[in-house]
Amino acid sequence: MIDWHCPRDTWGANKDTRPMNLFAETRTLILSALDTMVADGSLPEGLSFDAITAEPPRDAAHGDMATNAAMVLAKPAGQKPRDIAETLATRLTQDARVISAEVAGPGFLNLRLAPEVWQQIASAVLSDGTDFGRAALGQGKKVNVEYVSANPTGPLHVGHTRGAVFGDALASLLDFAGFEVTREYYINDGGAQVDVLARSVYLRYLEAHGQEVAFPEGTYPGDYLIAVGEALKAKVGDAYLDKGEQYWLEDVRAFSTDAMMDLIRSDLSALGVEMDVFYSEKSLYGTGRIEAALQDLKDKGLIYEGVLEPPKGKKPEDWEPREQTLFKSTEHGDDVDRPVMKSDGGWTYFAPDIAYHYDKVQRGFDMLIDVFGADHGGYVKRMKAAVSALSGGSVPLDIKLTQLVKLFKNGAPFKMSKRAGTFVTLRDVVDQVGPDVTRFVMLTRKNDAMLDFDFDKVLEQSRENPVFYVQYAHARVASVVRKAGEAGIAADDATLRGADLSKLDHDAELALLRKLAEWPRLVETAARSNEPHRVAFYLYELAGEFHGLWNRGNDETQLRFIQEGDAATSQAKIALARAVAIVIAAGLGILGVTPAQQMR
RNA sequence: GCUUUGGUAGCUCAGUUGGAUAGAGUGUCUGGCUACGAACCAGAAGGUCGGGGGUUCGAAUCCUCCCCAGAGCGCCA
Repeated sequence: MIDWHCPRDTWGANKDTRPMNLFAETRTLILSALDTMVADGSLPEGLSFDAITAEPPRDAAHGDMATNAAMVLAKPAGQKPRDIAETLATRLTQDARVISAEVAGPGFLNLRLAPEVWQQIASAVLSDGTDFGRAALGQGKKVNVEYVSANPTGPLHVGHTRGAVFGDALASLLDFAGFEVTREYYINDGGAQVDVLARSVYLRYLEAHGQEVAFPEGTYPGDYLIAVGEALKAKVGDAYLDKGEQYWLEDVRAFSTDAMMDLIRSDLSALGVEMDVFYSEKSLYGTGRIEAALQDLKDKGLIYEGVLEPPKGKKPEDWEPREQTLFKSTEHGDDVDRPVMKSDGGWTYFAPDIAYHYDKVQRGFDMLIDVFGADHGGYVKRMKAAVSALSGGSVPLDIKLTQLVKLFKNGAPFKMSKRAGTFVTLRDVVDQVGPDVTRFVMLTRKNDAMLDFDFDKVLEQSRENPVFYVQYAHARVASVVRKAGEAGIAADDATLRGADLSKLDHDAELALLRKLAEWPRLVETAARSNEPHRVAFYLYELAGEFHGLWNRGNDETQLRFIQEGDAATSQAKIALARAVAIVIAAGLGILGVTPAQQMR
């Protein structure tokens, strides 16, 4: 577990900067009030304040902020929760920014904050721009996010797409939260599958020379290799014709994997994903790096020769007890020990993976994240065990699994099949719906829940489609700014920064400001749990608040953003609208989606 | 059999890491455009949070045992 300290600065000590995270600051205010209560004896010493929270109450009618302090402290302090709450309430109301503090329910303390506190949010957003909400949570710690890592044997398909979008958004989120992020792709170019690739390309090469070829079981018959076969012909001519594998396999393998990685890179690029590092599995072989990683484990007494028990209940028919070199992963939380060497003396696939993660640890990352498809779920425990052992428990590894994507067309499920030609690639999806829609939709579900992707619904323009709904809100703000210009009201951000925000005193406007104030807090909770989908849901809610306020302008003209003949009021209201657009742009930026200036 | 991820409104899903009367969209019902997009908004109805037990001031959330579904389970990566 990582120790996530929040710097304990106080409201007073934070005067130089505008309030960034109101919830954190309110909590700090509460804690310092509690400190004074300890100092004057109304609370005993030595209490832990860790469990005390300051959160928006679920029901807005309860107030702006709620704290559970009194209930958390009641038992250890040996006092009644409501008594503690009453005392705390009188302390807190001494601060000018706290208008009222009411005790409710079993001991909740509901605070109401002065309108200025909320109005400042808009001003902070306008000053900081899309950096508003950037958090110090990461404290510059180095984190490595590994994702996609598809075998270099073909184009990326929909399953990879979800992993790519998720990993990329997660990386951006962590960056926004103050981590130093490395985006990394592990190329599985060391195993038998790249030999299969090479043989398949060789067949296409023969075909390019006019030969009739058949693709036997265990080769890749996909059309995408035709061009690679031709490129090989262009490169080597007829040099490999009528030659045995020993003459060409190595070269063709390297040539083919390079070609596949070019393909994959361009697929990723179409989605807007740019990796920092492509790490080759092959580079681990013959360089002593696998041996070094395993030696490290051996030095820790975690490598031994042994025989595994067959899995209970589902015994493979050809099961034979075998002595293998095993990693004692059970000492680090796994269920059974795992083989690192095959009985024929070759490495299992696990061995280079250990070496790869050993390398990540040695590169000095403070934290590792792997994004796997759900079909690799069985791999989680052993990988965590390996990193735990290799780093002596000092480097946490979080593994996020992305569940399957179920495809729909016209509301009907749509099966992928290579043979039937309905194999859906990343490129197919991006070409049909665009990278922005693809990315947003892929993030409208938790990573560990299955995702329905309907080619028709994602392009629909309605509230049912969150992509559209959020973009629409952003476009509406752009529209307001345009219209303001036409009405002769200056509405550039620099002017808006000087607007008199005290004019934003309507409940509906304050409600929107409150929603904006949640953004920094949301960034932190999303980053803490490595869950970028929270950003997508927040943006949807923020857009909903905005559309609501907009429509109230139909009946209540004083809520319209542009007030004819009143530049000062208009500017205050447009400042609010711009703040919404900025936060939407920042959120979409994390998701890798371009904000729309107008709807088509 | 074991591991792992899910099970929340008719349907599709959130749920701020243990907080107050569990929320959205969609569907059903009702209402709203003489403003920059009604491509929108407001309201109503709809729940044994898969089931039982436990932990405590307090549980959809934590522990435990069951039920159902997906993914995986030594020499493929």
